[in-house]
Amino acid sequence: MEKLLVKEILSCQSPYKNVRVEGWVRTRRDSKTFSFIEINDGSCLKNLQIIIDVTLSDYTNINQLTTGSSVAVFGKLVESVGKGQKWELQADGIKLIGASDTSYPLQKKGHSQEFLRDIAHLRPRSNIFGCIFRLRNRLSYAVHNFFQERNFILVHTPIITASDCEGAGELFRVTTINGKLNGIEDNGIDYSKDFFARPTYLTVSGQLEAEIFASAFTKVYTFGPTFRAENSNTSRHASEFWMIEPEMAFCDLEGNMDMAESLVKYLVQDTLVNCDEDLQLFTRFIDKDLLKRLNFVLDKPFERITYSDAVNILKKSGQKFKFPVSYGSNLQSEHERFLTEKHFKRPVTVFNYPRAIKPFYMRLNENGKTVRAMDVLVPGIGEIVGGSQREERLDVLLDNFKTHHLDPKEYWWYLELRKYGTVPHSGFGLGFERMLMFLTGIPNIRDVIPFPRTPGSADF
RNA sequence: UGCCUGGUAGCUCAGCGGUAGAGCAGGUGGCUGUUAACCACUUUGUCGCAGGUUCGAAUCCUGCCCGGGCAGCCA
Repeated sequence: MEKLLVKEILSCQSPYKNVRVEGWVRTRRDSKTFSFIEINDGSCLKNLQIIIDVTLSDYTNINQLTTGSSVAVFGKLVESVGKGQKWELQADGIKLIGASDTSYPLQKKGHSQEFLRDIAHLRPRSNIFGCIFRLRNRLSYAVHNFFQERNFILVHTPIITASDCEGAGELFRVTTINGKLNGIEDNGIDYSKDFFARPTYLTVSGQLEAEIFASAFTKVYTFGPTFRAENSNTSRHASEFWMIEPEMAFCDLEGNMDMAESLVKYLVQDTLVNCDEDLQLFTRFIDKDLLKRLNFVLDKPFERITYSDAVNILKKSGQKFKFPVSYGSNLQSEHERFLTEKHFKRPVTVFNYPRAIKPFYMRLNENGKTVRAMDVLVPGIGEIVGGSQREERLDVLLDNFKTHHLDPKEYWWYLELRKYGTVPHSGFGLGFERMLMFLTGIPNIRDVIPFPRTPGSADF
């Protein structure tokens, strides 16, 4: 007797005599002389229909085989007499493994995403979350494929870090000091006595460490969790999220933008090819235009404009914005939306931002006013990629430390990369969950991450 | 963190000053190679919490808690 997943069974080419399958009951329909049971084991969206005849000795417990209970079935795989499915399993035996009473929250009807979010321990068993997390799995795989095919080296950058990257301040502190942190003041705390003998934090980016490895392996990437302690309450921010950060030596901003564009396109293409079943469900229940949009993204090159061109387009648009457009300030969400959703109607890469609104490590342009930063904006989500060419000139970098009030001693190793064999290099961060939102049409980041962490919420 | 909005049955929601409703789920019976099955009957509530106004509050007011949207921060 061969034990198979539902996915394997449904892709069988011919009838099968002795097959065993395990899963959770999705629905049962009783007839006079037999019952239909549909089971799902998460291997695919579709359920396997099981036929249980009244004459079967196991039929006596049929009432216990309720929605949500786990079962093991063995029998014959035969072509279905009924419409709607090719195969069905004619049970020779069915065993209840774990019962599920009537309080099981997942019904056969649709549930709101908000309700399912509250039962994150059960929502993977729903159709929609099954699709989301299977797609998430495939997307991780595709990310690695993309980079491995291009000879990038995967580097595991640290989760615990002593550098706060750009002095942003919104970091989670890592400490073993107890009790004294309740007050706002931490001036009295002697961090030399703490576990790492200095203040430490959860990483907000693996970029600086990735730069180290790019300075040895030429092309590297990271793919790991990232933590931001900002009190952000939006549908596209989480306190813990996953980020993909390639870093490339001997690469300028052009090459960086090319890489970001081809990565995004590769991931769209891979999803279209490998997650068709899931995408159909999202198109049906979440976003009617999803498939159309994904195909559209593949067909056309991303629009590429400088920050100052973007500002001019916005100014000339005649569009009324809540926040005025002015050169020198950050583009607001509404501005980004206008560019990508209304003006260009496709992903837009904006590059060469004013120096003052970008961090210390971005490479200064010859004009002395702008830096080689770039953001990829996509319809519906906004910023999905943020990156730059890095400042490789030691003197310019030191100058940046001054204007950003950073202590060069804290970054001595970062500066030494510029001292010993410095090289033009570039990289970017792609928000994994934001990519998932784009690919699924799911509007809330909390629904594309298995157990979301957001301000005030860290259940499960 | 600010602004907006919501919290009524297990789920989705109606009721918006006169004392609790519908659909679905659950239960019972029937019917059927069914498939978000169908038909009939049927159980279920501190109306988020606390206070106030009122003869009377799910309904109006205040505070708090929780959800959602938007903005900022960004990926």
